[in-house]
Parts: sequence; C-alpha cells; structure tokens
Amino acid sequence: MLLSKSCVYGLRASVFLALHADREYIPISEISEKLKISFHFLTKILQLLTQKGLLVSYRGPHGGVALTRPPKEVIIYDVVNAIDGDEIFTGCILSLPGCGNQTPCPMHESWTLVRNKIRTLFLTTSLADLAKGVKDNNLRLVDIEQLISAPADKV
Amino acid sequence: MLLSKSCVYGLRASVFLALHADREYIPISEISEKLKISFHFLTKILQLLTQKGLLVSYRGPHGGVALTRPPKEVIIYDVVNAIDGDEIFTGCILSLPGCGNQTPCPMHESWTLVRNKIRTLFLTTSLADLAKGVKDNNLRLVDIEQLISAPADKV
DNA sequence: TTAATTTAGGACAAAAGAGTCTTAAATATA
DNA sequence: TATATTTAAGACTCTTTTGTCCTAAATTAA
Repeated sequence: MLLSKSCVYGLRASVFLALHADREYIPISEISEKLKISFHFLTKILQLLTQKGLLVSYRGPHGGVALTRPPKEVIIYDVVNAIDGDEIFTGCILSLPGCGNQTPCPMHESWTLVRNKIRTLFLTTSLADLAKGVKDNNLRLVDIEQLISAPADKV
Repeated sequence: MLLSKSCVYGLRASVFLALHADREYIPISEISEKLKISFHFLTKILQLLTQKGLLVSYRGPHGGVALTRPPKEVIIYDVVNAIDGDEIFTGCILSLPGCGNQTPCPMHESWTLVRNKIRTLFLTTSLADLAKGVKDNNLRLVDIEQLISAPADKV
C-alpha cells in the first residue's frame, strides 16, 4: 500500500472532522462508529495527530477531538507526513540510501518527476476539498459493503 | 514504502541479470554478494519470479537464474506486479474497497490521474533502460555506504 | 559412482504493523 | 463530592513482512 492503514484511517477521520468543523469537539467514539474504524486503534492514531498539532483534544463530557485549523488550511500532505513521514514524497523508488542528484539510482530522474506529481497532489489538496466532494457529490468515506448494509449512515 | 523490500530486491536483481544477459545462468550467490542482499531471502524472491515465468533457473554446477526474455522486452511493471501485485497501479489511495467511477472516494479522480503517471512510468521502463543507465552513467544498484567501502565492486 | 554445486521448498525466528484492552487523568454535571 | 464521560498512555496480542536455516532434488564433473 502506498499509505499505511494508520495513515488512511487518519486521513478519513480528518475529512470526517472537516465535515463537522461547525461543531465543537467530536468524540472519537462517534468517528469510529461512523467510519467503521476500531475505536482503540483510531484513538492511538488521533493521539498522534494531536501530538503533532494537527488536532486539539478535550477530555471529559462533550470532549473529543477537533481540527486545529480550518479545513481549508489543512493540506493532506501534513496529515500523511505526520503519520507515515515524508518517504513517499522524497524517497528513492529502489530504496537506495543516498540516492540523489550526486549519486543517483537508475530510476532517479524519471521517478523524481512522477514523485513530484504525487507530492503536488498532496500539497494542493486540503481537507476542505475532500469534504466538499463528500458533501456535494455524495462521495464516500467508508467501505461500500458497509454503505449497502446501512445506507442511512452514509458519511 | 511504495514498493515492498522483496519487490525492490527483485527489481535490483533483475537489473543485475539484465547487465549480464550475455552470460548463461548467474548463481544467486553471485547476485546476493554483488548487491549485498541476503542470499536466502533473495533466493525466495527469485524463486517467485521463476514461478511467474520472468526468470528461468537451472540447478547444479554452472546453474543459476537468467531472464526468460531479452532485457529490452521486460518491463518493470511485470516485475513489480509479480511480487507486489497491481494494487499500486490500480488501487484507491484511501484503500476503500469498491472505489471506482460508480462509487468514488473523494480523491478518486485526482488520484487516478497521478496513479496513471506511475503506471505509465513502470509500463514504459524496461530492464534494458535501467541497465543502460547503470552502464553508461555509472548509476548504482547498491547502498552508497557499500560503494564507499568497496568501490571496485561497483555494479 | 561419488562428490560438489546449485535451486526448490519449507520450517522457523525476528521485526514491524495492526489491532485490543486496561488503567489513569481530566472534565462536566448531578 | 460523586459519578459519568472522554482522551492519554502503555502493555499486550495477532498478523504480515522480513530474514535465517536446513534438507531435498537436480545437475555436473571427477
């Protein structure tokens, strides 16, 4: 997988928070139920995003997590970078340490071009962009199977 | 990592075989020594490539492995597909099963564009292309650290 | 025929990723 | 104050990936 499962869950949850940016704090239990992600696992991931400053959290009744900044200002590059690091945006496709312009691997030049397309996409896509897709065109954040079994809960 | 370690090792070994396509069979021990890849691990990976038909193998003295087809005719898409499958060339970036034109995720459209750049790169790059880079421009297949410690063995 | 070389195949171990669970701390409210 | 709610933190388990090792089978050559 290009992105780890943790990263995918973190991204989906971030978009969910963007969809509910008007509300105060959202309990992780609600996110995990709506997105069908294990509560405890998601908790760990969102704790990481909180530590990295992307989310703020609040304990106790009416507590939960929320985006630190408005969804328009959060690029998905930051979410991915916080969870998976920047290897996919900067790394050598043959995983050769020290691959660069000085000592390139045989795919260095062509891969750099493609890699920059990936990087640009993540740098220019905000949580608001993805949330808009979900709202305007009914795009989905959960497994199609789960949509079929409970269409009313579509997120 | 975009590609698994197995896949990276399989690719590096395939380029090595392309570099020595004039010879008969190359023992896996030689590849593992030159590329500094664990012999036993590499053996398993190359067995897989043999099973998939990309390599032919021969047991006994003067045995080893060799490319089934000339390096010019082997695209690296096939090597990656044999080891890691086609998920990176076809999969949803949010790993949502059933993501497609009918039921897209919010990144479906933009990711498909970028993913096709990746796909095209791997479809249009042959082992001969990579081997040429290694030969003509002295590009490398091994870790820079190992090059420094043994520059004469550069591959 | 015997010995050496080499891949095939599978058991096994270590490390990393994914997922579960329990307890502690903070907070709100009755 | 007492209780319920919620995140924080860390131990723990399960699975997958990565890596090691051993034995069998095929082949060559002495």
